[in-house]
Amino acid sequence: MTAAPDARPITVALVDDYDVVLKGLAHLFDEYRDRVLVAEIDTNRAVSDAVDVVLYDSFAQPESDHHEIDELIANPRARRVVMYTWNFHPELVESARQKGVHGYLSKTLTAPQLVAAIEAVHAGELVFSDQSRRAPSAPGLDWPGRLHGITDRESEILALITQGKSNADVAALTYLSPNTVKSYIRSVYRKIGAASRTQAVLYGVQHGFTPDTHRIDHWMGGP
Amino acid sequence: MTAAPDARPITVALVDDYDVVLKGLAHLFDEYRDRVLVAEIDTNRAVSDAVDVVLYDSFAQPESDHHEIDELIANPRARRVVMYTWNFHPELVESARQKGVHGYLSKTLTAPQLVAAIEAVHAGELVFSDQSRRAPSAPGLDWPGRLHGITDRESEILALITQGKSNADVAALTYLSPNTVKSYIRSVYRKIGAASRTQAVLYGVQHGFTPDTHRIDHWMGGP
DNA sequence: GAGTTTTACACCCCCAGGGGTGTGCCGCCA
DNA sequence: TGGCGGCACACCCCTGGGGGTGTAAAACTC
Repeated sequence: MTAAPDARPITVALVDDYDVVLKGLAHLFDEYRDRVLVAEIDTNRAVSDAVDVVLYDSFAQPESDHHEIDELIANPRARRVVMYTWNFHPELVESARQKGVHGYLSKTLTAPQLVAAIEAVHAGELVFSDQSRRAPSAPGLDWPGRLHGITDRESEILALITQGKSNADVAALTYLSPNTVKSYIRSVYRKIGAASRTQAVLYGVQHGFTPDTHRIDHWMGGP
Repeated sequence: MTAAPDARPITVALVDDYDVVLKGLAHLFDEYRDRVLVAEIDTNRAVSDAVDVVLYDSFAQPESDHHEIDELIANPRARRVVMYTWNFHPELVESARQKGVHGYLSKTLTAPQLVAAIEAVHAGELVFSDQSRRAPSAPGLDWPGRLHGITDRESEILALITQGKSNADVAALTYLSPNTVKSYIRSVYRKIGAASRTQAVLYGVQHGFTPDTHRIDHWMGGP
């Protein structure tokens, strides 16, 4: 299990709405290009290449039922679909399982662990990370505002607010309590110097917290 | 007084933060290029050409004391400074007078009236429009959202909100009652389909309600 | 003339949001 | 070990903002 079942690296497409998130994730595979190759990066675009595995990052997804998973499962170019997320709420895990995902992986996995999990999925296994409580994201991952000292969780909250979501919406989407959302809002406001939601949203618009819409083919000379 | 005192057209610079506002204003002079020539259009930029008259449009200015007037008066390249506005609140008129403006003109003036007023200012007169109550803007003027059915007043309110101002701030800046501001907010939300302030701000960001920052020289072949 | 729209404003009601306080757990570091 | 930061959450208090109702005057349209 330490090498791919065949000699060709596994091709993956990375899917999410935030450029910086996907680029950080893509870089996780830099040292594993003999085993896993990033063929495509899609922000808000359908997967266009035929790939072995689609890795779908759930950062700041605006729909809680993840209808985008349905689309990825139905896409003939996506051989295997894997969810990549912090969120292990039982409803979500079960829903994804029933939609037919081949893997449900934690963003806390280190790069080698992630590569191994992708290989297992590619080999036909169903791989569900065990995750009982929130832990730090794997080193190397990225998210909007990270360089400004904004944590990954705060970043997701601010991204959802910048999409126009109310606190109640954000709570429902993240499976957090409304009180928790308020706490995150307070802490991120302090970090960006916002005195109101509008100011926070304007900051978000100007600093990469709005969804992107483009595709990157041939990431670092990939196929 | 129907022709300029000398044979050279009066050169004017137009100053405001909103591109579409200034372009609409510039077009007012299209048929009067023998008398008034637009030499420069500045959004958030200092006047760089030597001009006869600077026409300073007050649309959605974020500071009520108009410190920008001080800068224009002090600018040696601006021979005469004229305020162009809907707002005839006595405090504002008096403040501008004391700062040394050479004219305080209403946006309700028709193009010929405006040209005549500019000529009078150029000739050395102090020209203050008489304006007791709000009337419709002159035909030909423009503002963000006009094509979407948003009135000039609604447009200014939404522009200020999109700058991150609270209702109280907006009321102070526009010399309106907070109740009036709320009424405008309600009506503009209906027109743009916004259910919250954040949604309205996101609309504003995407539809030209944020301040611009550039200069246009040689408007339509001008000097 | 009647109806509509726009400007300007009042008042009632209420909740979404944000200020504050605090708890508990975990991981990390000096 | 103590302190700090992050995640997750509770509760209190209050106001900014937005839903609603209405008035008045002027301009515009059919």
